[in-house]
Amino acid sequence: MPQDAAICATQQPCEICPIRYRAVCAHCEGDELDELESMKFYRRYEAGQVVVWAGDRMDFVGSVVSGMAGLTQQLEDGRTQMVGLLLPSDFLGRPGREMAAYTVTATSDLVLCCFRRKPFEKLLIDNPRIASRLLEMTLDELDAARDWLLLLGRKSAREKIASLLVILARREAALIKRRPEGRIAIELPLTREAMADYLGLTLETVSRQMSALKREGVIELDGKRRVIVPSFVRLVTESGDDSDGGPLS
Amino acid sequence: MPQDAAICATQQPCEICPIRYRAVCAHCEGDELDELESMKFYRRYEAGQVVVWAGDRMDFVGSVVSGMAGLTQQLEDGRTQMVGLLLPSDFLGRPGREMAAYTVTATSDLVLCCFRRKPFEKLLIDNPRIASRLLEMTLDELDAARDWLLLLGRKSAREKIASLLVILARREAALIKRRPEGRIAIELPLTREAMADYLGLTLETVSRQMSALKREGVIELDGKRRVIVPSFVRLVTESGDDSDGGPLS
DNA sequence: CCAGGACCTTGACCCAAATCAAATGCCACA
DNA sequence: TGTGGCATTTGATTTGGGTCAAGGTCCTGG
Repeated sequence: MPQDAAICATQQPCEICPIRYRAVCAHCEGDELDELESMKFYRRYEAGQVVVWAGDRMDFVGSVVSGMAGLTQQLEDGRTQMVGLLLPSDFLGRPGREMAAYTVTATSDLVLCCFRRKPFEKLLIDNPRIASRLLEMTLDELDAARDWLLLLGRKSAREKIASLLVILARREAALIKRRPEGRIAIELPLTREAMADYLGLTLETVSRQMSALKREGVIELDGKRRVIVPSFVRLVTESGDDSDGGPLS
Repeated sequence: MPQDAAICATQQPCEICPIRYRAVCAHCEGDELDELESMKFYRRYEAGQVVVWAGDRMDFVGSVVSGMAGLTQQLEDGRTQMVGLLLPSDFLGRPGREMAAYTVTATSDLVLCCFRRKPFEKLLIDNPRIASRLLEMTLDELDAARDWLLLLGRKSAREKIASLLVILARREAALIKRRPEGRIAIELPLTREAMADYLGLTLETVSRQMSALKREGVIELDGKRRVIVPSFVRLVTESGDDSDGGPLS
């Protein structure tokens, strides 16, 4: 069983934080930001470490600063489904809930910017800027979850893989306010098993479809955790939904 | 193409509204409730009517008073997935969004309690009771969507059908603050096709599994839109997740 | 340099659910 | 009382992805 995360002393000031304008603090300024800054503490996890188990008490909430985490749900017989992917700027934990509803696992080395839950809940009542940003982020997550429903319910294994790559590319690009185009590289901080859990497939099927996409030139593999996409539009075509990814918000 | 909904003159006062303590207005009292009451207007739709098409402008938000609606998403080639089921007290529309992200269809006769979007957005800024209730409801919807991800990704056709029935039974019971037990009846205001769209199956598979559950005595059919469940625990067992449905919130 | 183990790939076979194709039941309405 | 239009059921057949079973690759540590 993994050790608890180091509560790390070295943390960045909010001014130079990479997720400053995308996280739950995005709309805060001046005093509000100072208050958050005084409350925050970092937690670090290694790839594979469990952040919380479903059903365990959870006394903090926080934002992903760097790395990736997965929310995971299970049936009694062990069938596992990842139900959320937390990327930088995403919010972890639910205000008003004592127990974690899902198991959270770091799928790569992970840094969280955390707040103790109770004081954060109080802040949420006093401070409409934070509350409204959290509502906005929750609505975005709901939209993302609903897109995922379409993927799980109706897409083929090949389309699922392509869709995952498209999402990762878009999220990576959004952090630097660009739109993915032409030839791109995608970091893939997930094992084949984690991909399978996310896509509702088995790891064998993920592996086979990755091989097929490679064979047909849709992707190239640079090691196991880095994918080169020669043509992003080709990948989007393979993903089944021909949308343009919406506004660059 | 269906006619636009009648904006109906006959509407109930909030005091005797069946969703008074579950909808977005749940925590409002006195003046706040009066303000909502003065703004509200009802809309009625017949089973099968479309409330909004994905991509269309949407100038109102609202709550389901009675009936049922489905949120639907599509791939270009026509594959369809329902991504949300709106039952009484559920909220429709997204503050801050001009265009509908999903097609909304009444799956049974439907009554909505609506507010024009702009004034409602203003209310959300001025009135933390409404904003916090909306956040709470959105977080609940996100949890429901995530449970649905597990269903779509990992459950068998039979488990999916049983799960849908369990959810409908729980929602029906929650409205009258009870917990489903023993022998119960479930209203099923969905066609086989709508069920298939919700469950990520074909309508033939839905029909076959309904027949199988009937043959084995898990359910009895009373007409096509009403299901009798002799033993609720048996149904929950068939649904795959053996949870107790959580607190009666 | 080699051994062990985690992770990944590939092959053979199987099965649950999709697809294709009729029937059947069930109104509403002439 | 028939008739057209649905929704639904049922049957036959196909197939995408699961399951089971080897191997292969690449670290890491002795």
